Amino acid sequence: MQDTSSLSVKAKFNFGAAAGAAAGQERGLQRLKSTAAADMKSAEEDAYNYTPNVSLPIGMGNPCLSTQYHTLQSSPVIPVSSCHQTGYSVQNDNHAASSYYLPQALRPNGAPALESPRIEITAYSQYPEDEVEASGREDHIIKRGVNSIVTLTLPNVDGYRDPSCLSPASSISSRSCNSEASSYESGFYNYDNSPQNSPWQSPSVSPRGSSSLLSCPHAIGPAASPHHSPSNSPQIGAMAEEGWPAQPRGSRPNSPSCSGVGGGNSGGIGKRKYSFSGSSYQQTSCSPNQSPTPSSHGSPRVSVTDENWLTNTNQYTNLAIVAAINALTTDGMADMGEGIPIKTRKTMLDLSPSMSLKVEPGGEDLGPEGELRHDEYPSRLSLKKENYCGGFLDVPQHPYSWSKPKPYLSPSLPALDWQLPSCSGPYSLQIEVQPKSHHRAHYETEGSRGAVKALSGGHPVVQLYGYMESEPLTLQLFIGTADDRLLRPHAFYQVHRITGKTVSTASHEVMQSNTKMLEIPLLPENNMRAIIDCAGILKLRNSDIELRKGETDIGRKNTRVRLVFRVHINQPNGRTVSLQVASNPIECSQRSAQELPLVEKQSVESYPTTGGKMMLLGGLNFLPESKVVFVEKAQDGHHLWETEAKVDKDSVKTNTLVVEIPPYRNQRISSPVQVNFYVCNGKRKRSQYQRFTYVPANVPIIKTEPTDEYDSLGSVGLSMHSKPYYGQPRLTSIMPVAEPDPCLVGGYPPCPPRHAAMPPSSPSSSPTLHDLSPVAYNKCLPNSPTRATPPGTVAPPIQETPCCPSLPYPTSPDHNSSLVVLHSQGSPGSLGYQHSVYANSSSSSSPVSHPSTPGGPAETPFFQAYSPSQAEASGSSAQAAGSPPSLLAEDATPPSMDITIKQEPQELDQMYLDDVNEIIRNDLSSISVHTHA
DNA sequence: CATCTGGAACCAGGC
DNA sequence: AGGCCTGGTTCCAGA
Repeated sequence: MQDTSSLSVKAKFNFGAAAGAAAGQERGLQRLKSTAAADMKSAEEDAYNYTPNVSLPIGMGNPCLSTQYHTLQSSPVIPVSSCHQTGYSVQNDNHAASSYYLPQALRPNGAPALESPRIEITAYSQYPEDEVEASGREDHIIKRGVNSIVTLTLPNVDGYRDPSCLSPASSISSRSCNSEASSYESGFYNYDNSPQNSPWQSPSVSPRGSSSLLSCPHAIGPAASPHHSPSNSPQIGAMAEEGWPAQPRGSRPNSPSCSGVGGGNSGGIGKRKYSFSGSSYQQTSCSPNQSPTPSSHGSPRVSVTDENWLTNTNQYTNLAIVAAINALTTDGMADMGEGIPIKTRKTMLDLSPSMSLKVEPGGEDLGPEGELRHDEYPSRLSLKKENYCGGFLDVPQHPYSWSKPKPYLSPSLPALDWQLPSCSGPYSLQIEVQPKSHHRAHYETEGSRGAVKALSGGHPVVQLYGYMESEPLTLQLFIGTADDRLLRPHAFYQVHRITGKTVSTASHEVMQSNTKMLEIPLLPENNMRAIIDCAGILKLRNSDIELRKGETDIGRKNTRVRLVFRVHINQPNGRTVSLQVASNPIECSQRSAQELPLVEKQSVESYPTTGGKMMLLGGLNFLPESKVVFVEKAQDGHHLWETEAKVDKDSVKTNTLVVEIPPYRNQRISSPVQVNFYVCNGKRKRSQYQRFTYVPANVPIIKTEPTDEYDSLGSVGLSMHSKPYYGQPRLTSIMPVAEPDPCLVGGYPPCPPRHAAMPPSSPSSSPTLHDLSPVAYNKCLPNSPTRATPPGTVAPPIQETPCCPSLPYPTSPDHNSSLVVLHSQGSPGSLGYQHSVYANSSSSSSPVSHPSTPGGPAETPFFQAYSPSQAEASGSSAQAAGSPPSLLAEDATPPSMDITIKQEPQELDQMYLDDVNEIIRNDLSSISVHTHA
């Protein structure tokens, strides 16, 4: 059936013959995916099963680092972030894509991480010309400079999201989309003008997600892309196997997606009337793909599958390039002038119509980017490109050279899948008011469901602290994942620009790597504070996205997202500091929001192994029949212990639940043991994992304090620690500790010091996403008024999982890293994960690189720095941890406790982990599939 | 009248 | 093979 429908759809759209061909493939893909999905589910279902370890390939490398500082400078060079040099040059050969990787080398030590990393993009040429040309022509702009030519590919390739994302979706409700121009309504800036504004400014180009992934040499093989994590990984493998560029193209052809899209939809439901949206995605993908190089966008998410990969990369490249160009121009770098191929422009323009995109593949690709700013960019692009070339040529080719270079180019700003810190030096980007934990996303077939709101009824608020300049900056917002893997753009959701009477904040839509972003002005006159009342969330049909070439993630049950905010600050020295903060997870599924229990707060975070104390849980969807299960898992993910806690059924309310802390399996522990618990309303209705720490019964001391507090609190009513549900991070007050870390890590001036200065830390921070939150908080917090406690952090619980990391972060030094590290302690499983994470993040690209460490997480610097606190925390922390700022703010739950500390990292959500695992599995499956295909 | 929302029907897949 | 369960996607209708 689906097939049929799909076909029909295609016909409608005129995809063309290609589409037809693709269709078959798509089908296959779909099937596969579906299968995979199914598998995943099962996995998910077993909460237990999840294996944290799964370590995805993540190695991101230090994206963060690099990211943070970009050197804009005139030099054409674009720092690719972390990856140090290497990468790009190598690329040249086609591999452009491959390029991204840079090896681990990256940074690890490397020097100033930030700086060093830069990679220059040069060689776009790298891309195989073929690709370039092929796709290139119209879709992509390819620039080849002489040497390094930058090829801009149009985004077409990606298709999926992009196109659709762009306008279509947005347009629907918001409409704004198209008008990019609309861009700032306020007109604050023009990208061009203000360097800052545009992220792009910074020359640095980071390879987008992919890059990061790729970056690592190790990664190469399969791993290569680790980070992507999620998807990536699998893909990666595929990629490796196939051989990038070339194949991709070839394979790409399939691009089932194109057709697939439509088909997919069909599959879903007869109802769907539109296919277009979906189609758009597909389309893009399709055609683009074909072109070898398609767009780089692929983005991080990545999954790169063969084709996709390439495509993606290209997209990235393109975007990156564009960005870079912009940046350059802005920065004053040079002008690029022409850089962009006229064709491209045209196409883009043409494409602009959202719909159109869909129709024609080629066009579509462009679409996204095109949308971005046709107006301005074109000329610039071209110019820039040229410049780049020149500048970049130099780029050192590293030894790393991958055997297989990957085409990835990194464009200017850090890839969206890079993990960036929320604080750096004096700057701290914080989420003052967290979004509600639930926000029903709208489909393209529906009208807008409004902007994301805060618990308080208002809207999320983001503020940049420490910025004293008079120039306004641009705050970027995109929808990121909320699983335990590294933060990256969510493949199934796009930010949707909301306009109207009720919207007070100007915004502008921009596409970057298939990911739609809203750019919101951060004005000095507003204290660099922005009320996010212009951001809605658009749900893309799973079938559309999954068909994409490179997409490895599955949409089913992948309904949690985070708002990811980024700001790029140009500094006098020419560098650009990029900060990122992610909100607490937001459940976007109507069903999930209504059925899944959600634990937002817990009155007790830690307690002696004897148990027996009553713990109050605050959250949503609790039922009389709800069960609370405590679980302890080994690092490898297998269950060490599981027990059902006694629930006071008489006191169960939809938003509160009282449970008796069960005695731990081992009453003789000598050190705190972190476990997880979740609320279960039924078979597949479980909350995210929540952390809980058992402390030695004998050692009341530690706990005592906390305990007491808790107790009092708990009993009363609760002073619960809000945890983000997902496990969020707890914020522990660790601040102090944390802060330092960041600094340490980064090498840069982390926030810590400033913290004090800085305002409230934001909780959310999570710069990196993961975990950070807590740490982040601390770090930054100081200022934040709001949160005395942890700010709201948001934290991404999930992330926490990562615990271990220790790593060092190469990544961003700042909090993030630190945070991460801390967390690492947490759960075992997580550790592995974290590692990967770090690696990834840290090394920007080198995904793999660090992974090795994973195991030893704790120790990392982190620990060192933090450990003390941790210890403390352990006791108290548990408690403290809970409260995330965000909660506070919104919920008003008093963060009463300020506990500090705790590092408990783990928060993992197993759920997420599970999900992730599943996803991974799926990805793998899909990958394999793709590969085969 | 258009938008925002909440609720639920309709379907496809899995089990 | 049929029924039930899950969830995603599309529709409806009230505010």
